[in-house]
Amino acid sequence: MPQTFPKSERLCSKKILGELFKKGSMSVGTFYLFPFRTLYMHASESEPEGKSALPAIVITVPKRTFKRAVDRNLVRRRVREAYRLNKHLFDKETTYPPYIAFLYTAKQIISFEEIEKGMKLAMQKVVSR
RNA sequence: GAUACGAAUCGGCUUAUCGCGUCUAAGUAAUUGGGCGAGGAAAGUCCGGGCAGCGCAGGGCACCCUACUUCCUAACGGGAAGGCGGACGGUUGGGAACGACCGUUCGACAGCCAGUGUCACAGAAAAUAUACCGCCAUCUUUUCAAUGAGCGAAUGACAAAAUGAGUGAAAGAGCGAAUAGCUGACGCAAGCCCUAUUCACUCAUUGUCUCUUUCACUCAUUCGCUCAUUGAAAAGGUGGUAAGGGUGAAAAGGUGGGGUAAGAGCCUACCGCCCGACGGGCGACCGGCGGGGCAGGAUAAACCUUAGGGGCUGAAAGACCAAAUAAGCGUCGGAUGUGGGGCGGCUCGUUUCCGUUCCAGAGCAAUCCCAACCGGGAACGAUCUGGAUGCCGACGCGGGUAGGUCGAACGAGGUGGUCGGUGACGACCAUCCCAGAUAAAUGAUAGGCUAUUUGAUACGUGCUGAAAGGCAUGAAUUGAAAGACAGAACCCGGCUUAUAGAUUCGUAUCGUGA
Repeated sequence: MPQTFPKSERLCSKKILGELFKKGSMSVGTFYLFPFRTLYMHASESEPEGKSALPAIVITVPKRTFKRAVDRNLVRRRVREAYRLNKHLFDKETTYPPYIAFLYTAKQIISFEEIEKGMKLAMQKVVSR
């Protein structure tokens, strides 16, 4: 599996984002695993679940905890690299939701190694559901 | 050389792997190759402009902004050069007041003699200058001191263990004294006396003697009262003053001299100030000359006045393309029926039966009108014809959502050079293309190099020490750490704020060497 991260794997649609973050939605599942709170949403019945496409993800770093844009950029880039390098966990045999959101909830900037460890655990947990 | 301050510049370089955004080339496509990819502040969003939409006859008011001059600029609240003023430092003139020159630095630096307002605390007084204190002159009163005069009073003219050491008069007493006191008094009391003792230099003393008391006189001293003069003090009145009042952010020109009863630009010299014309400068302003004894507290970041400027909203502006779905509009086609529901009629009642959208035209019975014989006219309804609405389907249309394209990356552009200008800056020439995302790229991992900082190792030099060692310094090897402030979002010119470290220049201080 290539370690690319093209635009099709990034969740950009405002509509889906609004649905994903809407509280009380039936199709949205959530769990917390340091340092992420993960949201995932299964595809609706109308459109068939394409097994070939990889999920579209979104990464958020709150402005409340990191006031400066430099810090937010650094954290987001580290999280994205951790996802990109461990994307092989979503292979053909496993099932996974098409839309995933990773919310960075730690209060400090943590190193890439720790972020990668947490990302692996979070992805395994998503697959198991 | 170090430190401080100010100004300016820089704000690491690089390799590999895996990725991201964009441009470009090849390819039907998947994909592959190549180029480029954060900053001096990208930040704050404080000014100004471009650009865009909306609004808009012209003028005024209101509101907001700006405020020494000239220039630069697309524009600015930005910048440059200059003027003036303040602070600090240095040199210098002067007795002082106050200047002159140089350097650094700061200044929202138009106008409080257009008007209105405000001025805490302190202070005599905060704007009308003069109330108060004070100073001076004069008058009145009081007190005190000195001198003189008068009056009055007191005391004294001694002391004396008798007198001799004022006078006179009257009366009385005396002719050494003491060593004994107590009591309201009577009285009591070491019994009394002599001697003795002590005091007294001596002598004289029954006299023109001495003492006491009283009176008069004289003298002296003291006190009191009255008057006069002089001086001082206090209070009050009148007048003259504005020098002084030490407080304050700010006090009605300053300093020296003269002058005066005391003072005062009252006079004078210098400084400052005001006015006038003249000269210089584009101008702010400056210069000397002449005149005036001098008027005007501060505050406009108080209202306000003067001059100049300003339409509003911001790229989430704005322009364009455009699925799906629903409603809308247009055209065409179909059905205008059956069934059901509701309502009305018929009916005792009902599951039976009849009728039931709108418009136009034709048509006419009952009915009404004219006429009163025929006839003509009006008109509801049944009936017929046509149309519309409504229903279904197809196609199309405009608006417009998701989404997409443009705006939007060649520009008041960068670099270098020449020329003009004191400078900001401008002109010309050459050369370069240098981020362009849109839930938003510029990253992750593993190394290397250099600068700097720091640690270790052994070595050299200097100082110290007996030595071990310590301190300073130099170059070498090696280990660690590029770490500050901070992330483009339509673009540009500024301002402000943040910033580890490095470099250059200027000023000041200190040290060292020649």
